[in-house]
Amino acid sequence: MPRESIDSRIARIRKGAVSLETEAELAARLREGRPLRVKLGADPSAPDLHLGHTVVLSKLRAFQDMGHEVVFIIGDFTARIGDPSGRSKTRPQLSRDEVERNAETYTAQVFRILDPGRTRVVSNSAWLDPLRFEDLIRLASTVTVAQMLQRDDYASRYAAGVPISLHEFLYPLAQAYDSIRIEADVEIGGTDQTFNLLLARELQRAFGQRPQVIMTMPLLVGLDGVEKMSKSLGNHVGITEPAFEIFGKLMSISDDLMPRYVELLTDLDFDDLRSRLGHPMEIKMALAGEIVRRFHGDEAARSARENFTIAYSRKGIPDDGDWVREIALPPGSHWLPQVMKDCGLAASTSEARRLMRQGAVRIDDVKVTDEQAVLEIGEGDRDRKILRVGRKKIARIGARPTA
RNA sequence: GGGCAGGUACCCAAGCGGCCAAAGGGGGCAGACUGUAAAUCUGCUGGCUUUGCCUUCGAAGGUUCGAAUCCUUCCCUGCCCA
Repeated sequence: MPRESIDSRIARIRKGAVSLETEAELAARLREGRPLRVKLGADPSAPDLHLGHTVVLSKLRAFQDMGHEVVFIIGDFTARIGDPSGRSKTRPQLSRDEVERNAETYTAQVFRILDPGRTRVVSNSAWLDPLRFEDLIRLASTVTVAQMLQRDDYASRYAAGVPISLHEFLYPLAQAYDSIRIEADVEIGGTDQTFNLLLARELQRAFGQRPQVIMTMPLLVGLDGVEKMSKSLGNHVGITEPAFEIFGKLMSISDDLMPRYVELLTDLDFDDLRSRLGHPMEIKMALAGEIVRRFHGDEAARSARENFTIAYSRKGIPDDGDWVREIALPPGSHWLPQVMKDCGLAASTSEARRLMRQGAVRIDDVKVTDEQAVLEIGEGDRDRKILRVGRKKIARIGARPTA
């Protein structure tokens, strides 16, 4: 790597970050000229990564590209505690089996962004399992209850009379202890991690270590434009989702959200896009295309855009298999609501009936509102029907070949 | 340990013997509008081939022709006091 000034490297590192504590400490460590140990802790309670996670991961990748090492800590132990960060409710505690399974898919997904060659993967149960009660007391004695209650999610829950379990106080301690064990140089997290990150600094000091440099990244707002992106709120875009799904979801964000998404999720420049493309829809398509490209490649990005236009702008039927689910039924008559339920186009026959009543259901582009409607499936492959529920769900129904 | 207040559908929250599948709001879904959207307006929002039936109001029992509503026990939560 060509020599780059410390200042310039710091500028690259802190791009997009909300805070960096402290820049002087970071400069000092960079000056040492060794690969820094950058900590990433992951709580494998929700194994699927979404775009929100990629904000921090991309930053870690940037560190790797500068020659630093990422220590990826699987919080297999802490997952069993349940992190309360940024939540008004306690996270469910997971069983060992669940955690193990989750950790596996999680790791696989993380390497879509991180460089495996510069990543060390460890599990924090390695040191937290054998910890003795005595050790725990020593850890706990370094923090006061008042300090704990500074943290917003504890404070607001406490004020609102929402229960806080004692074990939740142990979570930040465990996370901080991880930093001590791996002697982290740097830790990065979302702004919701600020408290935990700061606490790790204090504990490191108490244990005679140099406190880690910490950097926080903005939380990505979810598709609803209000809450932070999270799987449990259903406002997320998973990085393993099919291309058309990612594209479609991104197209559904409000215009106001676009600049932030462009900034946090791509290397594109929003102002540049705006001056080149003009129309908000074009900009959004560029954003959606870029993100699809990142996880599925150029071809998928092009196809997603094309099919999206066909399906929604022109209300046609896209060619791509992903966009249209293929359904095979035995020849004969089928009660439509039952078909919709069986094919996942409606959650129940009751819902299917409702959708029909509301004019959301079309067969071959003809609206069907009669709840008693019957779908006739003829023999052979000729007679295929297009069933459309709302605008997003499209299925092509044909006869199941008789075996 | 004592006192008090609570636990209602995805979330918040009304209901306090029948008119309750349960008000209202949020969220979600659909339709209209549009530039994909957002905003706005309208409708829907437990299940079941549905003028009816079945399951639901922390759990289990009980009273009653009839219970989310009354009684008993239990479980859970918050507040105050110790």
